[in-house]
Amino acid sequence: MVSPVRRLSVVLTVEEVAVTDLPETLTDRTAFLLQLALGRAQAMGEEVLVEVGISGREYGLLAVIAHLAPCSQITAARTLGIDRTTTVALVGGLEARGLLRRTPDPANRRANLVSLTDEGEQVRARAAEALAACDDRFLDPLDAPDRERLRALLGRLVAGGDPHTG
Amino acid sequence: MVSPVRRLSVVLTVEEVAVTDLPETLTDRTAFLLQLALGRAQAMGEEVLVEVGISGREYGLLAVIAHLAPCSQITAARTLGIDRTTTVALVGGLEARGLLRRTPDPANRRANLVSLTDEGEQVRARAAEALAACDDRFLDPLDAPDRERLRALLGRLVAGGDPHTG
DNA sequence: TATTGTTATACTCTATAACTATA
DNA sequence: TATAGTTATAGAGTATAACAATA
Repeated sequence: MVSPVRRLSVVLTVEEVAVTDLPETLTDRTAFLLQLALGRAQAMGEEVLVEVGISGREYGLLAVIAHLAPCSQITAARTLGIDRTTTVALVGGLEARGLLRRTPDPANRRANLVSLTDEGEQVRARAAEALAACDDRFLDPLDAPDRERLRALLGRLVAGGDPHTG
Repeated sequence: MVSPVRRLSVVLTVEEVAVTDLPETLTDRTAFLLQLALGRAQAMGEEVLVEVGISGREYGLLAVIAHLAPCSQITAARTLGIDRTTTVALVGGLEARGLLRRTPDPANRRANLVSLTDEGEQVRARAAEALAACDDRFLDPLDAPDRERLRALLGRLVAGGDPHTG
């Protein structure tokens, strides 16, 4: 949140400048730029979600369940690309807070069908709204056409594959 | 590495299609697209770095040290935006493998100056080459002008701030 | 024999606190 | 009083193995 090093207008030591002194061997890497951008976007997202009372991962799960419900726990997990063992605690936490429910699947007695409660849907909608505003702030340096270009370029990079990238 | 779910040309159950069935409430989020793109880019990067014998994090450190050397451990850490406690093991591991050296700073007896050994520089150069080829493959869906557009757009998003984004 | 959900376990990465030696 | 390096520790996130119930 607070950078331990700030640029000063009067005194600049070698170490104080160093923060912005990244080598081209890093800034030329697309992955490095993506990492910097994602770090910020995620930090902004988690910050606004605090008021809503959920995490970014939990929003992802609520969004997927709202889209696919009723679906099995494992379908939601695979769609997000997260492990089914991780999903247990994630779904359990949301269920304990009354945001989703697990109901036995009559057609497959191994599976739980997960779906949002009314409160869960309200929380999801509030989070979506907050995150949209957050995206606007994050994309502030770009005008509308450039935002669309960025989205299109990223979309082409991730298209056609599966989300299971570890 | 291997997706647990594959699309079949003959039989498609609900669960098998679900993998690509992401809601717009997620795909509209820039952070989500960045996360998908970064996940792939990083997986590809770590894969090619296995042959070089270092991790992505270690490459970052080697690249920064090559750029700033000789610099203190903490300067390298801050430039990368990683904690100084994390840096201890990271630098220690690279030192143990003979890729960098720590020498006491005569001007500041608290500090270690870190710099690459000859072997460290060779490893860094080989990694940089492998990662450049990796970037080419990652950006394969885009032609040269589009790659430049993406780089420029990402650059504008991350410009002006510090890398300490958690 | 494979799948769903679950627990237990371990491993990495990260974050905090505290200590030392310097400044 | 603050900084550089270090250790210890605790917390997330993730991954593997194994189990029960079911298909």
